[in-house]
Amino acid sequence: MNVFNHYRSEIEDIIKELTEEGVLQPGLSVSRISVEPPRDPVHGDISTNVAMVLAGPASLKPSDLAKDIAEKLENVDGISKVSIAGPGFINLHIELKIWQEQISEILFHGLRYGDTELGGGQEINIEYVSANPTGPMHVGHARGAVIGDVLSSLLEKAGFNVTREFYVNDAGVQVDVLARSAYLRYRQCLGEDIGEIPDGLYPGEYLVAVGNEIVDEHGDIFLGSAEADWLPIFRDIATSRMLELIREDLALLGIQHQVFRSEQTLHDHDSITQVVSELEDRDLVYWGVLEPPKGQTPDDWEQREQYLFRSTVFGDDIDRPLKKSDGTWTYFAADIAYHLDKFRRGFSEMIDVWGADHKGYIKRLQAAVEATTDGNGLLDVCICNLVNLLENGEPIRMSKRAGNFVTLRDVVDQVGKDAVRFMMLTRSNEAPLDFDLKQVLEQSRDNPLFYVQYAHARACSVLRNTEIKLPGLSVDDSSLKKADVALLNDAAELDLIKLLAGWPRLIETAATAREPHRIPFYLNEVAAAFHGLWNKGNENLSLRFLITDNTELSKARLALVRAAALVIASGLTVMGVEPLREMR
RNA sequence: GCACCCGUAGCUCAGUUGGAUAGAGCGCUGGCCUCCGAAGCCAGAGGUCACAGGUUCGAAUCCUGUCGGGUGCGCCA
Repeated sequence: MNVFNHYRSEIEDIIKELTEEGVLQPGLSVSRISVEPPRDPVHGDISTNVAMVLAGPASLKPSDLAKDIAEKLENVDGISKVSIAGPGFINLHIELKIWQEQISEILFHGLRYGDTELGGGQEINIEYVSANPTGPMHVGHARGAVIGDVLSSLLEKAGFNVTREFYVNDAGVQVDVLARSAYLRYRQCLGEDIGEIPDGLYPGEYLVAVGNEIVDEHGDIFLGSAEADWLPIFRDIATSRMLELIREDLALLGIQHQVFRSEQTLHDHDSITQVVSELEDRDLVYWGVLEPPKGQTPDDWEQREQYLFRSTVFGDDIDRPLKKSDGTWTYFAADIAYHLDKFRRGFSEMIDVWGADHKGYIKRLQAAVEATTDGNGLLDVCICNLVNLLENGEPIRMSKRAGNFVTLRDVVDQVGKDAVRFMMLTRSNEAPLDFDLKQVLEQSRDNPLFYVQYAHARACSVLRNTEIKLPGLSVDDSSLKKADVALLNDAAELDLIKLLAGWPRLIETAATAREPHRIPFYLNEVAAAFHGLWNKGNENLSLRFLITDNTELSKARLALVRAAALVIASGLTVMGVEPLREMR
């Protein structure tokens, strides 16, 4: 049971009663009513603004309405005290019993504690990573990969039916460049001295294997033949090898997509032509001339007619071109077809995870989705800002040209997948993030991953120690579930319980806001509360978890310790990070 | 020039979609190990939420404007 949702529905019942009694008029919206923990705990356990929200439309004074509602709340099960404060807040104190029972609730559900029905099984497509298949992944890709993956898990926990998707950009000039780069390696493989890799081609060593493979398979038959003859073959082989490379890199991070969708297939199947003709039918495309951007006219600007989509109709700043000067489709045109394809596969809700450099692209694609789906498709874009890679506070300089950019594989090898995954979520996704390769390995308060893991490990440590200190007391979940949780009545214990009981609510708010970074922030709070409680036992022996001459009390406290470990583990699981049982 | 993001403690950042006296870490000052893991904890100092208006019972949050910073701006992906 989510305590806050429970009392929200009690409050909604009271609104109904008051409506029947004629105090409130029918049809008032309850959407702006909050039922949440107050910022300051002296105000109670739950605070609601219901009287202030409904008083206006009912032309009542908030304090009068609050009195009516408060009277009825006093009779509700589990509420020990109701008070009216400030401009009309209603503050509720909840009986200790209700909180204490949350411990049993957590032990009962285990890692699934926090699962909610918010999404109601709604299908949702989350597209993330979508790196060009032209080489291995570098650290810059890691943030979007982690955010997309954890957002997926978060929404799954919140009751959505998530499909994780990867859009393969295997069309366009960059894959031709890849093919030519592979061709060079092919010639090298056949004994030719290719010298320096020319500017504009991919210099990476990883293409040597592709050259080798083509030699093994086809011998020297492409030597000296025209580019048009070998290019498609090299392109196909190279892109599929690069895609394999990327999938291996993703696997290192524990990421697996269910669907890979190729851009090239959209071209091959005339999907783009089809979408554009649908837009034509709606009079949403035309031939026209765009003005150059003011204050920044590019040197090579050439005024000419273009084939444009009327994205301004849907709130974009200018209309957007669908064709390049050579007559082929733009990336945008393909993307329109791709998103309509997603919609027609049953996803009216889509989330794309992009890098910050694509921010300017949001409006046009949302416009396109709205246009092609007649407003039935909904595209949300989650923007990931840059990652500054540091070592001991010093920036690590990367340059693609020199080929010394840090690959994702390097970083995972150095610090491990869990450190990468956790650290990528320690800032809100729109904010730039410093990622220090040394700091994530530190065992100190500075390192949030350590701090959270340490709390989990300490909890496990207490449970292990029980065997020595209190032999015969079993600590498996089904035994702890029977503990007398009413014995947990120290203020610090109750604070921790209330925090743990907020996990389902956190899932709901984080899922609604689509902000996975709230999970590590929350886990940090849980860890702090747990470390604090632990240290109280150092100052006051009667507050230790294990009291050798009081089995019942020990058992109750162990239930709390186990519950804390479960909530931390539950959060780490959503993040794809493995909870540690010990730190040594 | 236009669009989007940002401006919160000395530093790095949260802030529950509009709630009550704005929070955390680092750093600084002082305290806590005969004791379940001190790799930790507790306490203190530190603020005109960039600025000015507006919306309302109520604004760090929403609107307008100003200042300052970042990113992007036809045909690349």
